[in-house]
Amino acid sequence: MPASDPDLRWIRPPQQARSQRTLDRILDAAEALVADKGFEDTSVAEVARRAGSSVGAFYARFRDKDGLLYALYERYLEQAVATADDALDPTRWDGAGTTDLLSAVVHFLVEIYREQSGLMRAFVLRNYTDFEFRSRQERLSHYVSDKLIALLLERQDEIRHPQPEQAAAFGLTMAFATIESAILFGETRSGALVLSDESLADHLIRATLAYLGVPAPEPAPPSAQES
Amino acid sequence: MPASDPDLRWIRPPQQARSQRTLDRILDAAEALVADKGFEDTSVAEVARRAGSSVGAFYARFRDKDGLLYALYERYLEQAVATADDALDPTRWDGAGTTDLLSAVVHFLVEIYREQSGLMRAFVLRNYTDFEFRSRQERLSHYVSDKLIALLLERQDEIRHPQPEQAAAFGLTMAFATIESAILFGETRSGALVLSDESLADHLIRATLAYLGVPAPEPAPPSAQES
DNA sequence: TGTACATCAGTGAACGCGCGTTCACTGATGTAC
DNA sequence: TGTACATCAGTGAACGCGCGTTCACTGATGTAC
Repeated sequence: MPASDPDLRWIRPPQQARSQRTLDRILDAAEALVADKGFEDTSVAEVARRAGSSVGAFYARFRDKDGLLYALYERYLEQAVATADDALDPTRWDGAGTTDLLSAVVHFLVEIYREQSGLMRAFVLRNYTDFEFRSRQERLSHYVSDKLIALLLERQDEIRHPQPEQAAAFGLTMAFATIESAILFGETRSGALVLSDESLADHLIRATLAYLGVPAPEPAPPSAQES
Repeated sequence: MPASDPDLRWIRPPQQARSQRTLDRILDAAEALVADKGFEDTSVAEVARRAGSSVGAFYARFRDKDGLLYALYERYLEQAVATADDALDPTRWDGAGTTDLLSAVVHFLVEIYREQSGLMRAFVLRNYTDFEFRSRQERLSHYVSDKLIALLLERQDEIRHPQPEQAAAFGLTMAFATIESAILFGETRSGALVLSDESLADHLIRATLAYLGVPAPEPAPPSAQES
């Protein structure tokens, strides 16, 4: 999934700088509204109004209302891929142990999910019914997961689980699912536990490390050496 | 959450056996349609037609379309609570070890979620926006989780995790979240892993046992004694 | 530099469709005497 | 046992609202000569 087609396929390309600005305003307005109220509850007229534009201008750029969601998703995917490329670059983690790596990743994911929860929820909702959406979503998931698994497997010597690759894959599945459920769907399944984002992250890190069979961490020395 | 108010509060109570039957047919038809297509995409006219009834008869029983979803949820909750009471009765698990217990519970949950995925998805979707729904959902979650945690804590001696209660609670959170994400939202986050229900359950059981710190299971002797 | 023309961009009222909801009416059931 | 009346149950066409989409029109931008 390298930088992918740079054109936003769901948009009729603007010919003038003026209309490009209008398009940007529409996308920004739509993103805010969708994040706040979901896609269904956001009307085209509302988007146009918030963008300081008009319904007609909207339809000059988008085939229909769905085109808007697709376009938002394209923007989101590009950001997500760029972020993953940057954050999960192996050289960035040279010398970091599994615990450090996982801790950073989980904290980062929790933060991202929290910040983007509205948009992400809207996207996830489309996944049931919309195969186009789902396949893109899965491509992103695989892209991110593969990078993460690779990083974990570079640290195989710390992982006692007999099948490190499967364990890494399933551990990530659980971690993503738990974050998604806790933050996007706001469910506090755990008995009387009400989890802050902080303690969610902490529990999740410990659980994943335990599952992978990473030796219990004594606080790591400030400048850890590679083993 | 003991058997709770037996009356379905979202329904105008029928006065005759005839209308009770109509009501049942409407609920059954609605359940099938909602499970198949979701609540939004199911029209009142469609429900009435499938029930061999009419739109007017529908509105004689329900205040509005939402009343239908609430009524379906009531029915679902009653079943769920009864099932939990039955399946998680401590005497039923006398002599069973943590591994047996967890294995049975996870397999059962995966099965239930798979069977009821359509309905559950419809309910989960309401949770974002509808506080009435959410609080009931959380009551059910707590009810089930508390029973499960109690069962696990009866087997504390098998649990090496330093804080068994917190571990049990969070382990269940992860397990529910993973099942929900995998089955209701059909997401296959784990690298190239495509999980069957069977292997989902297996991985989940192993992960949860590892997290709890339950000693690796050699196949349990057929008639295990309580320790 | 100016004028004519083509194309792009934008406006917002009007249209139309789907679907939830109502309502006037018919038939069924139950009760009083 | 029969009749009158009240209430319950059911019917489906008609209504109305929200909202996505269209369209006739105005204004802005770019280009040719």
